[in-house]
Amino acid sequence: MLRVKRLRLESLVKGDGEIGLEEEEERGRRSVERGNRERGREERRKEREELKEQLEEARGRLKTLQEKVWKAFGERPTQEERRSGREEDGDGGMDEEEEEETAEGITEEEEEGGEINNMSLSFIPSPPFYSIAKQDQKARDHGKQMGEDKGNVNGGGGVFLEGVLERAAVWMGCGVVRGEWEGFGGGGGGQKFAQALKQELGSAVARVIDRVLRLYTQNEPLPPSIHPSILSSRERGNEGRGGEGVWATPREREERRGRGGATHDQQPPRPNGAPPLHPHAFLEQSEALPLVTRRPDNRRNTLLPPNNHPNNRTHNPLLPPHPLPPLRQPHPHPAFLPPASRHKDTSPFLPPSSCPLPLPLLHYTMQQLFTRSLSHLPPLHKGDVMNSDTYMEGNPFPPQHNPSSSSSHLSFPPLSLALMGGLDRLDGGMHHLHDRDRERDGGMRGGGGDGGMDSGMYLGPGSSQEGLSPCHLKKAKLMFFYARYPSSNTLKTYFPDVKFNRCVTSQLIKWFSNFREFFYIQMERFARQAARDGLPRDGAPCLGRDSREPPLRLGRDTELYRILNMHYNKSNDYQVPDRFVEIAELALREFFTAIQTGRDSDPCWKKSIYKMICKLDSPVPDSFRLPGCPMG
DNA sequence: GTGTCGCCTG
DNA sequence: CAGGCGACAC
Repeated sequence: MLRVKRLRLESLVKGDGEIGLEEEEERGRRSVERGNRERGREERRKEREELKEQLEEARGRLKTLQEKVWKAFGERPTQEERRSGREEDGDGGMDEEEEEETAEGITEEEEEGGEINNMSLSFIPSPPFYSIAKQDQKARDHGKQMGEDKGNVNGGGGVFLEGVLERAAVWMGCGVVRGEWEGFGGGGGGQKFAQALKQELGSAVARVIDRVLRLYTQNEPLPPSIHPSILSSRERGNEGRGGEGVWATPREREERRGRGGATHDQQPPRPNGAPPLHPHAFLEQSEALPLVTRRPDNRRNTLLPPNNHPNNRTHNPLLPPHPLPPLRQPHPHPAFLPPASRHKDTSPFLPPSSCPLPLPLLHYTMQQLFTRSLSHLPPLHKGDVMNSDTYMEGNPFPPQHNPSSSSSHLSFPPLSLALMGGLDRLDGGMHHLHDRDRERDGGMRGGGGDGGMDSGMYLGPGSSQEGLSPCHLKKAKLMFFYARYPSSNTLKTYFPDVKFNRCVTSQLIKWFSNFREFFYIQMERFARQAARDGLPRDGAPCLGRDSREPPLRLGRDTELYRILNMHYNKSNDYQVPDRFVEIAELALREFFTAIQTGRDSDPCWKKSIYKMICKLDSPVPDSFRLPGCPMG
C-alpha cells in the first residue's frame, strides 16, 4: 500500500510539474519557468531535509520511549512488536498538536475524495496503515514524498489475534472511536469502527477454527467446504463488505436491523424432501411427523384406537414394528427395532457422566456451521468419534462406538463452548443458547430430535453448561407431562446441570410455550373433529375404544394419545402419567364444549381453557431434579 | 424497561 | 422448533 501511495504521490508531484510545463510552453515562458523550477527544487530539497531531521528526532524519542517500555516489561519485543510499538506511540504518545495534525490530514484526504475513508471502509487497515497515512500526509502537506523509511513497510501479516488488536488499535489511533469521525464529515464513526472490529473478530474466529481443526486433523488438509467457503471467506475479500456472514446470529441480525426492520437472510432450513443423510434422519422424519398430518383431517373415528384405523396399522410406534412400504423403509435400521434395542448403544437417559461429548444447542448458524464443517472432516483419530453422519443428525456416537473409551474427543467440547462464548461476547449479548447461549430448528435437526439424538449431549459430571442440549429438550418435554406452565424457579430446580442466564431461561420458557401451543392445537383439532364427526344423536360422542367408555375419553390407544406421546415422549421411554391423560381429556372436553356451544366465536374463547389448564400443573417428580433425563 | 404470554409465520 | 410481534403485567 505504501508503494501505491508513493506512486500516486510521485505521479502527483510529477504531474503537477508536467502540467505547469505544458502551460508555460503554450505561453512561451520556458526560461522563466525553468528558473522557477530550479528554485522550487531547491526549496523542496530543503524541506525534505528538514522533514528528515524531524523524522530522525521523532525516531530518537520513540526509541528512547521504547527502551523504557522494554525495561519496564523486562524483555525486548520481537520485530513485529517493535513496529506495533511504533504505531502505539503514534497513538498514545503523540501530543495534541500532532493528533490534530493527523485529524486534519484525514480531513483533507476526505475532502480530496475520501481516499482514506474509502480505503478504511473497503478493507481493514493493516497495522502500518496509520503510520503510512500519517507520513504520507506529512509528505503531502509539504508537497513532497517521504522517500524513505521502508522499514515501516509491513505486509500486515502477523498472528491473527495480534492482528486484530493491532488493527483495532489503528482504528483507535485514527480517532474514529472517539467520535472524531463526525468532525471529518463521515458520521457514524463508532459504528464503522464497531463493524470493522466485528468483522476482524469474526475473521479471527474463523481462523481460530481453521487452526484448531487443522490441529485436530493432524495437519490433514481441510476440505474445501471448511477452508475456502466458510472459514476463510472473509480473508478472500469479504472484509470490507460489512455484510452478514456465517457468523451472523438471529439476535445479531435482530439488533442490527432494529425493531421493525427487514431481514432477508433467514436461516436456510433443510430443504423439504431432501433425502435423509443418515438412518437417524429417517427415523427422525418418520417419527416426528404426526400421522394425522399425512391424511385428510375430516375422517371419522378420529380418536378410534390405532388398531382400528386403516392408516395407523403400519405407523403406530406403540405397536410392534411392522414392515413398512418400500418407500418408507429404505434402510434396515435400529429405528424400527423395539425401543430397548434401539437405544442399546445410545441410551437417551444416560447421565451426563456417560455422555462425554457434549453438543450444546448452538444457535442455528453456529450449529450448522459446525455440522457442515465437521461432517466433512475425517475422524479426529482413526476409530474415534465424529462420524459425520451421526454428527449431522445429532447423535455423536455411532452404535458401534463406545465413546467412553475415547480420549481425543474430550478436548473438543471446550472448543464449541468457547466459540459460543466468544461469539456471544462478540455480539455483545445477543441471542444465545444459541448465540450467547442460544442459540435452532436446525439446531434441533442437527442436534436433537428426540429419536436417537438425545444421547451424549451433556457435559461431564458436576459440570454445567450455558446452552441447552437436545437432552434438555427431551427432559423439558417430559416435564410438560407434569407442568404446563413451569416457573423460572421450577426450571432452575429441575435443570441443575444448566447454567442459567436470561437467555437460557427464556429458551426454556419458549420451549414450554411451544409445547403448550402444540398441545392446544391438538386438543382443538380433535375437539373440532369430534364435534363435526363424532356426535351421536343421543348426546356425547363415543370416541374412545368403544361405546362403553365415557365420551371424549383419551384412552392410551387413541390417536390423540399417540400423537401427544409421540411429541413429548418420542422415544417412548417414559410412561405418560395418568394425570396428564386426565388433563388432556379435560382440555379436550373443554374445547369440545366450547365448540359445541358456539363459544369459539369469541376471539378470546380459548383464554378460559388456558386458565384452567394453567391451574392443573402437578409437582414434578424428584427424579427430574437429577441431571440427565429421568427414567420413566 | 423487563418478562411472559399467545399468535403467527417459516 | 425458532423468531418476530403485540399485548399485558409488574
